[in-house]
Amino acid sequence: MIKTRFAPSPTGFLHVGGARTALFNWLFARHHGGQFVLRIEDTDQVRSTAESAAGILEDMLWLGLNWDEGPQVGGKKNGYFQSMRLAIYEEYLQQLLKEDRAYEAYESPQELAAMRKACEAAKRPFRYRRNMPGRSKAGAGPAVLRFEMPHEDITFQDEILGPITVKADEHDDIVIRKSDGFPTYHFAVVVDDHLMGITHVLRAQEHLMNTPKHLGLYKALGWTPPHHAHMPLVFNMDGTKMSKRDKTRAARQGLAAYASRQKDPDYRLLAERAAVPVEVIAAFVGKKNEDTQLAQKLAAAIGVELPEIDVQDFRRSGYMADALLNFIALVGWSPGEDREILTRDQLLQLFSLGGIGKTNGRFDRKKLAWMNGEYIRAASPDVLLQALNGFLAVSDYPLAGANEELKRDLLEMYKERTGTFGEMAHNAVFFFEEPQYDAKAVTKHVITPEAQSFLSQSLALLEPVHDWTLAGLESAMERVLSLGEKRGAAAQALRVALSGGPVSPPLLQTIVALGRDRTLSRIKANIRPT
RNA sequence: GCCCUCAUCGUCUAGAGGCCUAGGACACGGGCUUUUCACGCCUGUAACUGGGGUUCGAAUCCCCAUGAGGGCACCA
Repeated sequence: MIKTRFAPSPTGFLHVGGARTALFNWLFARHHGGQFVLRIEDTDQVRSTAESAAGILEDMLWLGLNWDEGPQVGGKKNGYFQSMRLAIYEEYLQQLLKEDRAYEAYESPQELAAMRKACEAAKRPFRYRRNMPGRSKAGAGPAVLRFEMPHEDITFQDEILGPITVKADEHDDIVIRKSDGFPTYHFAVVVDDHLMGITHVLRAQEHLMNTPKHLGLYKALGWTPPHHAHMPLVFNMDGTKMSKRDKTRAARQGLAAYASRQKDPDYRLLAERAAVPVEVIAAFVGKKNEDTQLAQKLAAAIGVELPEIDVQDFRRSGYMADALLNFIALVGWSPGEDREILTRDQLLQLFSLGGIGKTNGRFDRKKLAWMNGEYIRAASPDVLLQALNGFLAVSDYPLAGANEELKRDLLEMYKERTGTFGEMAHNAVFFFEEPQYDAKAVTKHVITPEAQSFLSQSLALLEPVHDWTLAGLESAMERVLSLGEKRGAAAQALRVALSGGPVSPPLLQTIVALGRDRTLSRIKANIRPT
C-alpha cells in the first residue's frame, strides 16, 4: 500500500509552497487508495513553536487535506511530533555508534565556520570527513554525532527527474545528533519515514541533494529506502522566492509612499491611528523588525494590500479553499488535457506523478483570482454563504454585521463581479457605512444641472414606494432609467449618490439591499441647493 | 567557486519523432451585449534559448554553449 507524508517544521505559518507539497502527497496517496501521514518536524528547539504547529494543522484542515495518521489522529498520542520521539532516535543513533558508522566530532560552530572560510579562500569545497586531517580532539565543548557517509557514488531513481548520481567525493559526513541531544532533520526524517512505513517521499526540489545523504543512512541502518520524487519549486511572478519577507518589504514600500503622500514623515499620525508606538514603527521601517503581524497591521492602517504568502493570507483575502487547491495543483502538474477547473474529486482521479513537470513555476495571482471568481460563480448559494462566513470570521469588514438574507443578496449581486470575498467585502462597504465620495465621480455625475434634475426626479419617483422589494420597486426604477433622452442617462447620477463612486452592482438590486432610508437620504444629501 | 537539476507564448501549461502552418488557460488588445463595473460571447497579438549532430523526418533523441533554479548549516 502506498503511504506518503507531509512533514512541515513548525517555524511559521503554512506557506503556499508547503501547501502544494502537502496537496501532492495527499493526492498521490488518496488516488492510489493509500494513506497520508502528517508529521511535525520540530527538531529545531530554537525556532519551533506550538502555536505554529497548531496553525499548520488548522490550515491543513481548512484546505481539506485530512490525514490518516498524525496529530489528533491515529492513536499514538504525540507520536507524530519528532520532539516526542527522542528515545527512538537515540536507539538508532546508538546502533550506528556501535557499528562504527557514526562518530563524535568536537569542532565548535566557530571552528567549522573558519574551516569553511579557509576552504573558500583556497577555492576548494569544504567537506567534513572522518578521515580528513586536522580534526579536533575531544575537548571542552559538547560533541555532535556525525554519520560517516559511504565512500562511494550514490545513484537513485527520482520518480520525476530520473536517475540522479552524486559522486563519492561530494559526500559530507553530516551531523545526525546536535550538541543539544536532538537529532538533526536528516536523521529524524530517515528513522521516521522508515518506522512509519512511508513508501513514497514527494518533496520540493530543494531537497534533491539531501536524498543521497538519506540513502546513505538507510543503507547503514539496513533499511530499504522509499521511492523519492522531487517536484519543481514555485516562485513569485518576478522570479524571486516567495517568502514572508515579501510582506514586510511591501509594507515598507507602502509606508514610504504614505509618509510622503500624507506628509507624515515621522509616522506620528499613523502611530496614533494604528495604535502602534512611534518607536515600533520606526524600528520596522528601519528594518530592525521583520514582524509580519506588525506589517499586516500597519498595512491595514494605510490601506495597503500585502502579498499573500501563507495559506492564512489567502484565507483572509477571501479565496475559497477548493479554488486555491485547484490553482496550486496546476503549478507543476497537469492532467495532460486542456482542463483547468478541476474539482477535488477530479484532481483525485486524474493525479499521477507522471503529470508532474520538471520546471519551476511562478505563482500568478491574477490567474488565481480569476479561478477563484470561477469558483464563486459556480458555487451554490448555500456553499457560497458558508464560505463567505468563513472568510468574515477571519477578516474585518462591516459586511460581517449583515444578516444572512442580506449576505445572500449581496453574494448574488457580487458573484459576477468579484475575484475574492475580500474584494467583494471591500466594494460593498457602502451598504453599511456612509460612502467615501469619489470627487471626480461627483463632479462628473452628480453636480451637473442635468444630474441634479435626475436626482430630484428619481427622489420623487422612489419616495412614494413603500414596498421596498425588487417587485415593488421595479416600475419606479423603470421610470428612473427612462429619465433623460437616452435610456439609463440618470443611472450614473444615482449610482454615485448611493455608492460614492461610478461602479456598483445593478441599481435596482443595490437600492433594495441598501434599504429605503439609506437610499432616500443619500439621494437627498446629493441634491444641492442652487 | 564546486555539485545537482531544468529549459515551449509575459505567466501556468499541452506536446512522449511525422497528427504542429505548435493546442488550451490567465493576462493583454479589438468587437458584441449592456443602467456603471463585471459576467458572457466572438476575435487578435504572442513561444519551441543558440549551435552542432542522429534520422527520410525533430519542440520531441544525443552533445556543447548559454540562461535559470536548487544545494554546499549543530535549519528543515
